[in-house]
Amino acid sequence: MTQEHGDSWEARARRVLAESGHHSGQARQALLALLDSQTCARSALEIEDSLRASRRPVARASIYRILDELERLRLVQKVQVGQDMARYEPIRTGDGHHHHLVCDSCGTVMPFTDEGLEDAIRKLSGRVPMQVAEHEIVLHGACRACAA
Amino acid sequence: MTQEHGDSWEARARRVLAESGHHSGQARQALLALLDSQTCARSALEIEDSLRASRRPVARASIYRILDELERLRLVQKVQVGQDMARYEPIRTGDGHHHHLVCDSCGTVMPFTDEGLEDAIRKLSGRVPMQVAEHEIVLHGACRACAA
DNA sequence: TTCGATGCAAAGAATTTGCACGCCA
DNA sequence: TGGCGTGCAAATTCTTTGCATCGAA
Repeated sequence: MTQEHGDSWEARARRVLAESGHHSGQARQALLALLDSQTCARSALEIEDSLRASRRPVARASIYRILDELERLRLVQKVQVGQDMARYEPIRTGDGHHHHLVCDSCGTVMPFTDEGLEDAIRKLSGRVPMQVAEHEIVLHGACRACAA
Repeated sequence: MTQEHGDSWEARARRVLAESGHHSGQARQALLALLDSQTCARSALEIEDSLRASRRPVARASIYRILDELERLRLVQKVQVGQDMARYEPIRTGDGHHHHLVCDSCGTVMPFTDEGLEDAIRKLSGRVPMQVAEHEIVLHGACRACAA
């Protein structure tokens, strides 16, 4: 998921972490690489499985701790899509901003983008009693396979 | 939270439940009354506290079971606002459709409405690969008190 | 009188915390 | 070498389930 212009998300994440005075551990490197390769939100447990299977096993507690720190540094966004567990995805600078469709029948999560929606959010952000930093939109329903 | 026209949400809920072949227990009556008096999403644990304090104590398991059944009947919507636990709110027929602002600093949850947003969602619902039933929008940021 | 509704307690699942050791700067 | 980074296991917190009893139709 390297971007056309500028650094990859992973490179930027490493830089931000270093500038924040963090050392560079192997668990976090593996996690950064995995996150950058994802196209949509993953749960901590899914991430644990992926890391155990393909790259380097990382302890569950470390995964939660690293994700938490990345969230604080605004490198990942925690999204509450689906009914149960939290999911995480990289915050990419250029493209890549999207929202989520959730099938309430089979649990599938799909990304989608919509400029009209972003416009509407920009416009209303000024008139709500809050300084808006992030937004999260989830459409629930039945995916094509389940609706058929 | 009685509506101008037609039944209150509570009355409608009782009717739907009866028509679904449910008996009418005291725990559920108390829960329906409490839900109808709320203006925004509450967590199961908050609901438990409110019921214990003011009306009739209801067992936590019953609260989860009742909320689950109400959700299946489309009488309440489960929303994943905030960082941790699920919240529930009545689905009202007329007005009352709103979304949520969440202060990431103090955890406050506030409702807001925006017609532009609803328009955008109606428009895009036709072109995504899903039959959209519900939508959920959460704006994160700093509330006025915390931003100051 | 029958079957759903409810309470209580135990079980489950996701996430967090405590602590000792390992590794990077 | 000092302190962050990590793993392991225990602890927390939210939610679900099992089972016996109560109550509404």
